Amino acid sequence: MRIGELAGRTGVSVRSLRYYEDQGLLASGRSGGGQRTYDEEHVERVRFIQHLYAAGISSRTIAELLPCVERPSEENSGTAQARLAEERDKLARHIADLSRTLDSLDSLIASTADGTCNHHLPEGAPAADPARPTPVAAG
Amino acid sequence: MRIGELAGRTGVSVRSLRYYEDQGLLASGRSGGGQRTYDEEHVERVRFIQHLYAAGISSRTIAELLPCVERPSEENSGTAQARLAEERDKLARHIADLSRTLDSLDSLIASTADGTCNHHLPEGAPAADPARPTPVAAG
DNA sequence: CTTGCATCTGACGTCAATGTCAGGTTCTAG
DNA sequence: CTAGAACCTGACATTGACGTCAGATGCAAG
Repeated sequence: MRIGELAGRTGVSVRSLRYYEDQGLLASGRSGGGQRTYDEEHVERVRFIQHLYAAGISSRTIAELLPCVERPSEENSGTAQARLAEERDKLARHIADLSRTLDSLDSLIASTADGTCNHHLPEGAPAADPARPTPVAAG
Repeated sequence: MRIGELAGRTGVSVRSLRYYEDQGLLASGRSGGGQRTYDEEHVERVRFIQHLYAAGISSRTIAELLPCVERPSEENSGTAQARLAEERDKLARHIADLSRTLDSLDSLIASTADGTCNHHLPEGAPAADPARPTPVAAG
Protein backbone atom coordinates (compact mmCIF):
# COMPACT_ATOMS: atom_id res chain seq x y z
CA MET A 1 0.00 0.00 0.00
CA ARG A 2 1.04 3.64 -0.37
CA ILE A 3 1.37 6.27 2.32
CA GLY A 4 -2.16 7.61 2.06
CA GLU A 5 -3.72 4.24 2.79
CA LEU A 6 -1.38 3.63 5.70
CA ALA A 7 -2.33 7.02 7.08
CA GLY A 8 -6.02 6.23 6.71
CA ARG A 9 -5.73 2.84 8.38
CA THR A 10 -3.68 4.06 11.33
CA GLY A 11 -5.27 7.45 11.86
CA VAL A 12 -1.81 9.01 11.61
CA SER A 13 -1.22 11.88 9.20
CA VAL A 14 0.89 11.48 6.08
CA ARG A 15 3.15 14.17 7.48
CA SER A 16 3.74 12.15 10.64
CA LEU A 17 4.54 8.98 8.72
CA ARG A 18 7.25 10.79 6.77
CA TYR A 19 8.48 12.28 10.03
CA TYR A 20 8.70 8.80 11.57
CA GLU A 21 10.82 7.70 8.65
CA ASP A 22 13.06 10.74 9.08
CA GLN A 23 13.53 9.83 12.71
CA GLY A 24 14.40 6.24 11.85
CA LEU A 25 11.26 4.77 13.40
CA LEU A 26 9.69 3.42 10.25
CA ALA A 27 11.20 1.91 7.13
CA SER A 28 9.53 1.88 3.74
CA GLY A 29 10.09 0.33 0.35
CA ARG A 30 10.09 2.53 -2.70
CA SER A 31 8.21 1.97 -5.93
CA GLY A 32 9.79 2.69 -9.31
CA GLY A 33 8.77 6.32 -9.21
CA GLY A 34 10.12 6.81 -5.71
CA GLN A 35 6.87 6.53 -3.79
CA ARG A 36 6.85 4.85 -0.39
CA THR A 37 5.32 1.40 -0.14
CA TYR A 38 4.17 -0.42 2.98
CA ASP A 39 2.60 -3.71 3.94
CA GLU A 40 0.47 -5.05 6.76
CA GLU A 41 3.27 -5.21 9.29
CA HIS A 42 3.77 -1.48 9.01
CA VAL A 43 0.20 -0.91 10.17
CA GLU A 44 0.95 -2.68 13.45
CA ARG A 45 4.25 -0.90 13.80
CA VAL A 46 2.77 2.56 13.32
CA ARG A 47 0.09 1.82 15.91
CA PHE A 48 2.72 0.64 18.35
CA ILE A 49 4.77 3.76 17.76
CA GLN A 50 1.71 5.81 18.57
CA HIS A 51 1.32 3.94 21.85
CA LEU A 52 4.93 4.65 22.75
CA TYR A 53 4.41 8.32 21.95
CA ALA A 54 1.34 8.29 24.17
CA ALA A 55 3.55 6.85 26.90
CA GLY A 56 5.66 10.00 26.72
CA ILE A 57 8.58 8.32 24.98
CA SER A 58 10.46 10.57 22.56
CA SER A 59 11.15 9.62 18.97
CA ARG A 60 14.85 9.36 19.69
CA THR A 61 14.21 6.89 22.48
CA ILE A 62 11.74 4.95 20.36
CA ALA A 63 14.42 4.67 17.70
CA GLU A 64 16.72 3.20 20.34
CA LEU A 65 14.04 0.84 21.62
CA LEU A 66 13.00 -0.50 18.25
CA PRO A 67 16.30 -1.03 16.44
CA CYS A 68 14.75 -3.92 14.55
CA VAL A 69 13.83 -1.43 11.84
CA GLU A 70 16.55 -2.52 9.50
CA ARG A 71 19.52 -3.50 11.60
CA PRO A 72 21.22 -6.87 11.63
CA SER A 73 20.19 -6.79 15.32
CA GLU A 74 22.91 -9.03 16.65
CA GLU A 75 25.42 -7.00 18.62
CA ASN A 76 23.28 -4.03 19.58
CA SER A 77 20.41 -6.23 20.74
CA GLY A 78 21.93 -6.44 24.20
CA THR A 79 21.93 -2.67 24.55
CA ALA A 80 18.44 -2.42 23.16
CA GLN A 81 17.34 -5.02 25.67
CA ALA A 82 18.66 -2.92 28.54
CA ARG A 83 17.09 0.27 27.17
CA LEU A 84 13.83 -1.58 26.75
CA ALA A 85 13.81 -2.73 30.36
CA GLU A 86 14.77 0.75 31.50
CA GLU A 87 11.94 2.40 29.61
CA ARG A 88 9.55 -0.29 30.75
CA ASP A 89 10.30 0.46 34.38
CA LYS A 90 10.16 4.18 33.77
CA LEU A 91 6.71 3.74 32.27
CA ALA A 92 5.66 1.63 35.25
CA ARG A 93 6.73 4.40 37.62
CA HIS A 94 4.95 6.95 35.49
CA ILE A 95 1.76 4.90 35.65
CA ALA A 96 2.10 4.70 39.42
CA ASP A 97 2.51 8.49 39.57
CA LEU A 98 -0.51 9.01 37.39
CA SER A 99 -2.53 6.70 39.57
CA ARG A 100 -1.67 8.85 42.57
CA THR A 101 -2.64 11.94 40.60
CA LEU A 102 -5.91 10.22 39.78
CA ASP A 103 -6.48 9.67 43.48
CA SER A 104 -5.73 13.32 44.09
CA LEU A 105 -8.30 14.31 41.50
CA ASP A 106 -10.79 12.00 43.17
CA SER A 107 -10.09 13.62 46.52
CA LEU A 108 -10.48 17.02 44.93
CA ILE A 109 -13.78 16.00 43.39
CA ALA A 110 -14.98 14.60 46.67
CA SER A 111 -13.95 17.70 48.62
CA THR A 112 -15.48 20.14 46.16
CA ALA A 113 -18.71 18.16 45.74
CA ASP A 114 -20.00 19.35 49.10
CA GLY A 115 -19.55 23.01 48.24
CA THR A 116 -16.36 23.34 50.23
CA CYS A 117 -13.86 24.93 47.88
CA ASN A 118 -10.83 24.23 50.03
CA HIS A 119 -7.49 25.06 48.57
CA HIS A 120 -5.69 22.52 50.72
CA LEU A 121 -4.85 20.15 47.95
CA PRO A 122 -5.09 16.42 48.62
CA GLU A 123 -2.29 14.65 50.43
CA GLY A 124 -0.52 11.62 49.10
CA ALA A 125 -2.97 8.80 48.58
CA PRO A 126 -2.48 5.11 47.79
CA ALA A 127 -2.73 3.85 44.22
CA ALA A 128 -6.13 3.86 42.57
CA ASP A 129 -8.01 1.51 40.29
CA PRO A 130 -8.11 3.36 36.95
CA ALA A 131 -11.18 1.44 35.82
CA ARG A 132 -13.56 2.88 38.38
CA PRO A 133 -15.72 5.63 36.85
CA THR A 134 -16.56 8.88 38.54
CA PRO A 135 -19.99 8.97 40.22
CA VAL A 136 -20.53 12.62 39.31
CA ALA A 137 -21.09 13.40 35.62
CA ALA A 138 -19.68 10.04 34.59
CA GLY A 139 -19.57 8.93 30.95
CA MET B 1 8.97 33.17 51.14
CA ARG B 2 10.16 34.60 47.84
CA ILE B 3 10.19 32.96 44.43
CA GLY B 4 13.68 31.53 44.68
CA GLU B 5 12.87 29.54 47.80
CA LEU B 6 9.63 28.28 46.33
CA ALA B 7 11.54 27.17 43.26
CA GLY B 8 14.09 25.39 45.41
CA ARG B 9 11.48 23.61 47.50
CA THR B 10 9.38 22.45 44.58
CA GLY B 11 12.10 21.72 42.07
CA VAL B 12 10.36 24.01 39.60
CA SER B 13 12.32 26.78 37.90
CA VAL B 14 11.73 30.43 38.71
CA ARG B 15 10.81 30.95 35.09
CA SER B 16 8.09 28.31 35.29
CA LEU B 17 6.62 29.79 38.46
CA ARG B 18 6.23 33.15 36.77
CA TYR B 19 4.74 31.36 33.78
CA TYR B 20 2.21 29.63 36.04
CA GLU B 21 1.16 32.99 37.38
CA ASP B 22 0.82 34.34 33.84
CA GLN B 23 -1.45 31.42 33.00
CA GLY B 24 -3.59 31.98 36.07
CA LEU B 25 -2.53 28.79 37.82
CA LEU B 26 -0.78 30.37 40.76
CA ALA B 27 -1.46 33.52 42.73
CA SER B 28 1.12 35.44 44.69
CA GLY B 29 1.27 38.30 47.13
CA ARG B 30 3.61 41.19 46.47
CA SER B 31 6.02 42.79 48.90
CA GLY B 32 6.52 46.55 49.08
CA GLY B 33 9.12 46.51 46.35
CA GLY B 34 6.97 44.41 44.04
CA GLN B 35 8.55 41.02 44.67
CA ARG B 36 6.36 37.93 44.76
CA THR B 37 5.66 36.34 48.14
CA TYR B 38 4.39 32.86 48.85
CA ASP B 39 3.51 30.70 51.84
CA GLU B 40 3.36 26.99 52.60
CA GLU B 41 0.12 26.37 50.74
CA HIS B 42 1.76 27.46 47.52
CA VAL B 43 4.31 24.69 47.87
CA GLU B 44 1.56 22.09 47.81
CA ARG B 45 -0.19 23.82 44.99
CA VAL B 46 2.89 23.97 42.77
CA ARG B 47 3.53 20.29 43.37
CA PHE B 48 -0.04 19.47 42.46
CA ILE B 49 0.23 21.55 39.29
CA GLN B 50 3.30 19.55 38.37
CA HIS B 51 1.36 16.33 38.83
CA LEU B 52 -1.36 17.61 36.54
CA TYR B 53 1.23 18.57 33.95
CA ALA B 54 2.68 15.09 34.24
CA ALA B 55 -0.80 13.76 33.56
CA GLY B 56 -0.72 15.53 30.22
CA ILE B 57 -3.14 18.27 31.23
CA SER B 58 -2.48 21.63 29.60
CA SER B 59 -2.10 24.84 31.56
CA ARG B 60 -5.33 26.16 30.12
CA THR B 61 -7.19 23.10 31.33
CA ILE B 62 -5.50 23.26 34.71
CA ALA B 63 -6.67 26.84 35.00
CA GLU B 64 -10.18 25.62 34.34
CA LEU B 65 -9.85 22.77 36.80
CA LEU B 66 -8.45 24.83 39.65
CA PRO B 67 -10.52 27.99 39.57
CA CYS B 68 -10.15 28.27 43.33
CA VAL B 69 -7.11 30.45 42.74
CA GLU B 70 -8.83 33.67 43.58
CA ARG B 71 -12.38 33.38 42.37
CA PRO B 72 -15.50 33.76 44.48
CA SER B 73 -16.07 30.16 43.32
CA GLU B 74 -19.81 30.08 43.63
CA GLU B 75 -21.42 30.09 40.23
CA ASN B 76 -18.60 28.62 38.15
CA SER B 77 -18.01 25.81 40.61
CA GLY B 78 -20.63 23.68 38.87
CA THR B 79 -18.79 23.98 35.57
CA ALA B 80 -15.47 23.32 37.21
CA GLN B 81 -16.96 20.25 38.83
CA ALA B 82 -17.99 18.86 35.45
CA ARG B 83 -14.59 19.64 33.91
CA LEU B 84 -12.92 18.00 36.87
CA ALA B 85 -14.91 14.80 36.41
CA GLU B 86 -14.25 14.88 32.68
CA GLU B 87 -10.51 15.21 33.12
CA ARG B 88 -10.52 12.60 35.82
CA ASP B 89 -12.13 10.07 33.49
CA LYS B 90 -9.84 11.06 30.65
CA LEU B 91 -6.86 10.42 32.91
CA ALA B 92 -8.32 7.06 33.92
CA ARG B 93 -8.61 6.05 30.28
CA HIS B 94 -5.09 7.27 29.64
CA ILE B 95 -3.80 5.15 32.50
CA ALA B 96 -5.61 2.13 31.08
CA ASP B 97 -3.98 2.78 27.69
CA LEU B 98 -0.57 3.09 29.28
CA SER B 99 -1.10 -0.15 31.13
CA ARG B 100 -1.75 -1.89 27.83
CA THR B 101 1.37 -0.29 26.39
CA LEU B 102 3.28 -1.56 29.41
CA ASP B 103 2.01 -5.05 28.63
CA SER B 104 3.15 -4.62 25.05
CA LEU B 105 6.60 -3.64 26.24
CA ASP B 106 6.65 -6.69 28.48
CA SER B 107 5.71 -8.89 25.55
CA LEU B 108 8.41 -7.25 23.47
CA ILE B 109 10.96 -7.83 26.21
CA ALA B 110 9.91 -11.43 26.56
CA SER B 111 10.00 -12.06 22.82
CA THR B 112 13.40 -10.42 22.33
CA ALA B 113 14.96 -12.04 25.38
CA ASP B 114 15.31 -15.38 23.56
CA GLY B 115 17.23 -13.86 20.66
CA THR B 116 14.21 -13.80 18.39
CA CYS B 117 14.04 -10.26 17.03
CA ASN B 118 10.55 -10.61 15.61
CA HIS B 119 9.03 -7.49 14.21
CA HIS B 120 5.50 -8.74 14.77
CA LEU B 121 4.67 -6.37 17.54
CA PRO B 122 2.62 -7.64 20.47
CA GLU B 123 -1.13 -7.93 20.17
CA GLY B 124 -3.56 -6.34 22.57
CA ALA B 125 -3.06 -7.69 26.07
CA PRO B 126 -5.06 -7.29 29.27
CA ALA B 127 -4.16 -4.63 31.80
CA ALA B 128 -0.95 -5.02 33.75
CA ASP B 129 0.15 -4.39 37.31
CA PRO B 130 2.49 -1.38 37.09
CA ALA B 131 4.24 -2.32 40.30
CA ARG B 132 5.84 -5.49 39.02
CA PRO B 133 9.50 -4.93 38.16
CA THR B 134 11.20 -6.29 35.08
CA PRO B 135 13.23 -9.47 35.67
CA VAL B 136 15.91 -8.45 33.16
CA ALA B 137 18.15 -5.55 34.14
CA ALA B 138 15.71 -4.45 36.78
CA GLY B 139 16.44 -1.65 39.19
C1' DC C 1 -1.96 12.68 -24.35
C1' DT C 2 -4.53 15.05 -20.87
C1' DT C 3 -6.80 15.48 -16.55
C1' DG C 4 -6.51 15.08 -11.80
C1' DC C 5 -5.43 13.08 -7.53
C1' DA C 6 -1.68 11.17 -4.73
C1' DT C 7 2.85 11.63 -3.69
C1' DC C 8 7.54 13.64 -3.51
C1' DT C 9 11.11 17.02 -1.27
C1' DG C 10 12.08 21.07 1.21
C1' DA C 11 11.04 24.77 3.85
C1' DC C 12 8.68 27.55 7.01
C1' DG C 13 4.85 28.04 10.72
C1' DT C 14 2.79 26.53 15.20
C1' DC C 15 2.11 25.57 20.01
C1' DA C 16 3.26 24.83 24.87
C1' DA C 17 6.44 24.91 28.41
C1' DT C 18 10.64 26.57 29.38
C1' DG C 19 15.56 28.54 28.76
C1' DT C 20 18.09 32.62 28.45
C1' DC C 21 19.50 37.26 28.06
C1' DA C 22 19.27 42.35 28.87
C1' DG C 23 18.68 46.22 31.60
C1' DG C 24 16.85 47.90 35.75
C1' DT C 25 15.25 47.42 40.88
C1' DT C 26 15.02 45.42 45.61
C1' DC C 27 16.81 43.25 49.41
C1' DT C 28 20.51 41.71 52.63
C1' DA C 29 25.21 41.66 54.66
C1' DG C 30 28.92 44.21 56.13
C1' DC D 1 26.35 53.55 52.09
C1' DT D 2 27.96 49.79 49.07
C1' DA D 3 28.55 45.30 46.93
C1' DG D 4 26.30 41.61 45.34
C1' DA D 5 22.71 38.36 45.26
C1' DA D 6 17.96 37.88 44.19
C1' DC D 7 14.27 39.74 41.89
C1' DC D 8 11.55 42.41 38.30
C1' DT D 9 9.60 42.90 33.28
C1' DG D 10 9.97 42.03 28.57
C1' DA D 11 11.64 39.82 24.81
C1' DC D 12 13.60 36.40 21.94
C1' DA D 13 15.34 31.34 21.51
C1' DT D 14 14.51 26.39 21.90
C1' DT D 15 12.54 21.72 21.44
C1' DG D 16 9.41 18.07 19.55
C1' DA D 17 5.81 16.58 16.89
C1' DC D 18 3.62 17.95 13.88
C1' DG D 19 0.58 21.47 10.10
C1' DT D 20 0.87 23.64 5.85
C1' DC D 21 2.33 25.40 1.58
C1' DA D 22 4.92 25.46 -2.93
C1' DG D 23 6.55 23.44 -6.91
C1' DA D 24 7.61 19.20 -9.15
C1' DT D 25 6.62 14.31 -10.23
C1' DG D 26 4.08 9.61 -10.30
C1' DC D 27 0.16 7.17 -11.59
C1' DA D 28 -4.56 5.54 -12.99
C1' DA D 29 -8.64 6.74 -16.04
C1' DG D 30 -10.63 8.40 -20.20
